Amino acid sequence: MSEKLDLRIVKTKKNIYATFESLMMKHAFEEIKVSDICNMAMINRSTFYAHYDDKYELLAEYINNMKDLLSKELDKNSNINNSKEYYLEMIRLLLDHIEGRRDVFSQVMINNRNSILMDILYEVISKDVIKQIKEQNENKITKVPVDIVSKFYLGAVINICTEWISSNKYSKEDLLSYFEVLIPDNIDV
Amino acid sequence: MSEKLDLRIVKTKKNIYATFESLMMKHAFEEIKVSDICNMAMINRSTFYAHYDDKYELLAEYINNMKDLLSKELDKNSNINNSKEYYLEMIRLLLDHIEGRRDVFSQVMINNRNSILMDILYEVISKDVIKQIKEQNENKITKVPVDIVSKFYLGAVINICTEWISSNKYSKEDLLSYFEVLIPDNIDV
DNA sequence: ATACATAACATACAATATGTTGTTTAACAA
DNA sequence: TTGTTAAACAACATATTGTATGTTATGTAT
Repeated sequence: MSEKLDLRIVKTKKNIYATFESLMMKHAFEEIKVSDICNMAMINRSTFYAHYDDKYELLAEYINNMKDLLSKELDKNSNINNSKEYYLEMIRLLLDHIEGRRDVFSQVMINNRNSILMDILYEVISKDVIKQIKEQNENKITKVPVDIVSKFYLGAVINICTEWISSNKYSKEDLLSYFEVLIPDNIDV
Repeated sequence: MSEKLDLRIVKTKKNIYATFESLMMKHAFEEIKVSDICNMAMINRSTFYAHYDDKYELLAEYINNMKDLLSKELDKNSNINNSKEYYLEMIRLLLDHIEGRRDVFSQVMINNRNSILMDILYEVISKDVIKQIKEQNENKITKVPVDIVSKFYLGAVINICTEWISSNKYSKEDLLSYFEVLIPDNIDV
């Protein structure tokens, strides 16, 4: 039972959010002013403040939505036993997701010097990766701590992805074949 | 022959820069106001604008200085023929550099969500790495493009370093032994 | 040591942005 | 239809920026 019965609230919140989304495609977050949002959404500035404390609250909502979207996408990864296959499938899902919203990713990335989207990708993926590595290495004596291994390959993959988003130099299949070579058969050192 | 003969200019510029540096240890760059710098440096705000167009010019100077410092440090890397040895030595120099200014690195990183220092590390190292990989792979047919390989390992190493800076969980020698395992004998795929 | 040039100071200004508050109008739910 | 309240309107105090002007003081060069 949602408490938001009043259609006026739903309508203007949607309006504010959609306007913010489209502004994020054109400007860096810090450049976006509350008054810009209000002018574009054609609402009074006081109306904005009735719904959000400030623009940072709006950004948090935006980031959470993007995380949820990607999260759902990655959940499609059937739990393959083989470690390498699992990672390659996850990367494929990640690339699919990015490709499906390429305009959003490239624009937001260009405007905000990578950081916002990097964080999103990193945070969403790391949960699954750490879980998988831990499962693979149960009861094994590892030379390198699990968190180091995961951060190593996470950094590697995310860095390639961000490059891919902005440059579009290689095809998705190319990239996957490179990962096939770069990722070792057993991530359990 | 520097044209800055007037000691007053040298003095106040140094004052402004030093104040900025110490503020960067306590606050995110975007939070730092020109008036904060001036109050702390005990100069008039108009004096600031006589030397800098805005705070972004000051940040650029700061970043360039950090890049130069690290750049000089990495130049000590004697040109070892073996690829892996070369990278491990570079990583050792990088970790030395970070360890020697741990307070700066950790504070600036915490305040600015990694991005500024990440960029510095990344940019300075990438030149050397790409050069080395290209040298190693002259006249070879590579399965994976050089820029992909370099971005893969660069992302990996930088990600571990940023984690190390903020957490301080492992010793420098530990980290080097992990890299010894994680970096393959030949980065020439 | 003095005169000149100018850096630094003091101050004011316009412009922009934020967040708050009080009043009125209009849309919604019952 | 009526009571409720969201949204518009408008004004306010505050903060910050960048510029401009005249004055003071401090280095530089003679």
